[in-house]
Amino acid sequence: MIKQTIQKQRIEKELKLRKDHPTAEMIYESLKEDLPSLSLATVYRNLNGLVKEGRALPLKVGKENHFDGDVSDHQHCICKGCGKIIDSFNKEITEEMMKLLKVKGFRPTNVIFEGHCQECSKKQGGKRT
Amino acid sequence: MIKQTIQKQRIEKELKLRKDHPTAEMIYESLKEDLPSLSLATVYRNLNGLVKEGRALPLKVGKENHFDGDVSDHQHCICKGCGKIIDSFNKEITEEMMKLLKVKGFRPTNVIFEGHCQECSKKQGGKRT
DNA sequence: GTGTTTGCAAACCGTTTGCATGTCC
DNA sequence: GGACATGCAAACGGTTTGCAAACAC
Repeated sequence: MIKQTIQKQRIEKELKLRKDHPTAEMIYESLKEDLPSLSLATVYRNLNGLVKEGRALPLKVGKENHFDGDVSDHQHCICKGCGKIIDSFNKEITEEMMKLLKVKGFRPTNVIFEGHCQECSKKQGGKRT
Repeated sequence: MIKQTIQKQRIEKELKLRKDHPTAEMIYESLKEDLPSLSLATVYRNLNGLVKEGRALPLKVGKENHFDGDVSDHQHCICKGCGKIIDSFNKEITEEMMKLLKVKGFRPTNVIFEGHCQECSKKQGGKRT
């Protein structure tokens, strides 16, 4: 049986409020002032729990794991230069992707675009150095 | 000035030959019998070098980093259940996605589909438990 | 010969885990 | 009261790094 705790509630609330796809560390830092006894391990455990329940989405960027509290249908653009995660809300993409992707038996649930954001594109003039 | 070494050559050759998107560890294990003195650190250094030169593509799956020696235009399907990486060669997808994706200034270079492979879909009957 | 690369081992860093304590129902 | 969650610190696992020795050019 799953029990409600202040930690659990605040962690989920913080994740849903933020739109910056935070890491466990970021959530921990935000909540620490209100919940000084909070442990980073608790943040990890709860975020992993939310993912397991389908109430959060993990996003690997570099060696860090970010989380998205919005599990509605949308896409993510991840910048290879700076690691920034940008949301894209475009149902057409999901529809097209389902239509075009023909990998035997594979059921896609979300799409990720890797590339370079505006700032990083400028920096390197578009080339991959 | 970049120098040629047996290690460098064999690592790149191994990566290009394999179609299973190996990790550094996997490449290390394959080459160790021929190059007994090979160090895992050397494999990492060279794979990272290839990525930097644009001659290999990194693919994060779970906590492991896989590498693709094929940097031509294609997509990857990653199974959230078992971590399997499946290639998809479909230029239409790239074209459509580029057309549909409208994120200010973002230049996509590759597309990743997350989801469940045939076997994992069966196991869980399609639901996310 | 000189500057790059290797091998080794230690350091790193994000994440997970074991365990005693505390808390929710 | 009993199961579950938390906090702490230690363990973990993949990756990176510092350094001396080996090697390519």
